[in-house]
Amino acid sequence: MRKRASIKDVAREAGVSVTTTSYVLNRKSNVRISDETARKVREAANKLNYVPRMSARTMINQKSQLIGAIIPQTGSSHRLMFDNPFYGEFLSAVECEVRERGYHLLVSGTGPNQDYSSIAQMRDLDGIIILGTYPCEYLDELKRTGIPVVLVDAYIRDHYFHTVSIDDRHGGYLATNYLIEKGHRKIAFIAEKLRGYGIHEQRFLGYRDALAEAGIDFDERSVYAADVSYYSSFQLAQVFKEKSQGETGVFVAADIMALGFINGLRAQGWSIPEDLSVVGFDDVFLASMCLPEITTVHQDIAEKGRQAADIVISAVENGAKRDIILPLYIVERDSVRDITVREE
Amino acid sequence: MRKRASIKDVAREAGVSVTTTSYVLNRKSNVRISDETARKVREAANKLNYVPRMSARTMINQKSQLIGAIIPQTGSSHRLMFDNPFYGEFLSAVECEVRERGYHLLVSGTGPNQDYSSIAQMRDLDGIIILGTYPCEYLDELKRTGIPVVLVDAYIRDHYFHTVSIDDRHGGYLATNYLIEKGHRKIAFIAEKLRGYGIHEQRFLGYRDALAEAGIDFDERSVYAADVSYYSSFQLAQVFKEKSQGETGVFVAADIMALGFINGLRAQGWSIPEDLSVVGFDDVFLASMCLPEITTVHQDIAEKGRQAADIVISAVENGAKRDIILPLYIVERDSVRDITVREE
DNA sequence: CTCGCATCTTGTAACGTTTCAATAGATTGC
DNA sequence: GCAATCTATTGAAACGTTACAAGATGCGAG
Repeated sequence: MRKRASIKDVAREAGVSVTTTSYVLNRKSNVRISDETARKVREAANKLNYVPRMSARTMINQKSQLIGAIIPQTGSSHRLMFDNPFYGEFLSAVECEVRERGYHLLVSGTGPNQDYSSIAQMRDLDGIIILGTYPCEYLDELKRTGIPVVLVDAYIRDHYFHTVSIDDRHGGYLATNYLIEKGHRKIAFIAEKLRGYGIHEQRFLGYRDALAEAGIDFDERSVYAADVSYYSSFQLAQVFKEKSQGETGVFVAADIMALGFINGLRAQGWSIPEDLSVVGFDDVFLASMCLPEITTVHQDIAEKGRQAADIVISAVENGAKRDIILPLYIVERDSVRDITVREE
Repeated sequence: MRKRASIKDVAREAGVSVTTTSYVLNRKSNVRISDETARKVREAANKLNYVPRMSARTMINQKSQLIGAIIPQTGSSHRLMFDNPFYGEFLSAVECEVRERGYHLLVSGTGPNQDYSSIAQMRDLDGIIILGTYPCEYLDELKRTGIPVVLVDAYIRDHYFHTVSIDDRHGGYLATNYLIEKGHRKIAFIAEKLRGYGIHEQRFLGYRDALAEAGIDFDERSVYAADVSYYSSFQLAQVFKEKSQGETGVFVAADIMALGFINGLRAQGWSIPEDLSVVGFDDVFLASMCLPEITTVHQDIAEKGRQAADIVISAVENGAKRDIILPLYIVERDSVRDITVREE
């Protein structure tokens, strides 16, 4: 366990100054160093296993080569929401992109009074990716720091924040309209409790758009809420069975919920799609691994992650402002029954 | 976008020295500061939104309050293996524990020539959690740095590294023996390509133990390999169908593979468990969300993550060496058919 | 022989924090 | 009334790096 070499040690070993050592190791193009010296320095660095300390660098140029990712967490346990595979798929893409661009990724949930703005400052984060919707106070605080921020899936209008989103409202429309095209007229909606903002709210608006367009009256009693989790949706199935208004189809605003709901329904003795048609949202890998495979609104989750990372790093490096909206489309699988055939 | 306040600014604002400011803000117990001064300092810090810079701290006390987590990645794309839900569940627990203990988490895959030892040095990681088995050169390098390392699921004997594991061999025995108890005599084994080490190798040994104990001859042709991924195992189903030696049961060394395999089989027209009984391993949340629900060897993935985080942080703070082996048990679900009844 | 100009190299300050040892001032003991 | 002790505060050094401005050295031209 030898003491870790500093640039001073390398300089001494190579017999040159610290400055020269730094120049060689950083390949500064505006300074000329003789090949001989450069060789000596590199050999010394190699021999001593020299690895520069980021913390020292950070102090000087205020850059940490660190990107932060803030992920929502489930209510009670303060764990990241990895029970929703969406987050894993997203984060995986972010990490990969970030690493390929020469940065590292710091991942954090948002504890009770953990404000990510101070994480950003404390760690001198170069940029930060925030998934989901959060209290505005911290966002304002973040804005004041001047760090590039990418908001993913947040419906926040502000010229400062970069955004990566999808058209959730249109997605909601797509899902609902698909059911309508398959002959369904009584269609339920299941999502997280509506709070007047956020992606589920938007998907709900899309649901209503489709209903309105088809001349179907909206029935408040067909709207159900559960947590964005498998088990909560599983349990909702029982409630649904009791209170059901005779719906033949349901649009569930997240695949993980759709799956829980479907399995909950099956536990109640129902068959899908025979007894109820279900359309999900996200096209999480789960959606095509279960039975029946879930018909859902596809979004490219990995691309979302890649874009978020690309935008934040581009912003760090050249300050370009970007807002991206990724495409959405229905992928037809087996959880919807076509009931138009019955009428012929 | 005001300039960020440093401790100097706080000191000036409070009208005291930098040293005093530092003492107040760090609540040093061995130095006495008058209440009045302390109040002034805190007010100033508050007013200026002062957040200490970790990088400066790190330079002094060589502690970064940062824990690293190294996750394997799928072969070609250099993405983290989040298509296997195991990693998400694990990481979520790690992140939570780490955060609650006042640290942050840096997550990284292992790029082609990305050695995690230099990440550790560059970032002054206080500790590092490594999931899976890796080339030893980097581990040796890491050992030389003196940083606490927790190896999770790695079969490496070394007094330096802390470990968190399960008894994979016993797990393999449990799975196979369960099939034997249900009357199966011809039992296949599916895992990642065996490399002579690693968890799948151990699970394979357990498989052979159970076979041997029951007096069943081992048949090399009943061993199949696929990547640890859904799709690879899905595809394997076709090969299996062609080359099958009349097995009535199969032990698949990972749930994600088991699920892919089951669905692949179904795509080939087979029914599970009627045509083949399947036992998985891990008890990933997926295992109970699919159809049939998979009978599998349960391990507490979140506990694994929590323990890994706890051990590494304890090692940082008081240097205790620990090796933990978590328990394993079979959870019976619907992917195994009891064929003993037929004989009665 | 000296000036000017490349080419290569270096000393030093700075980044923001903690910590050691030292100081000043007040209080006590004799 | 002076030393000893305690309390509250501080100056300066150190951590490892980069970047600025300045210093050598060599060479060709006048």
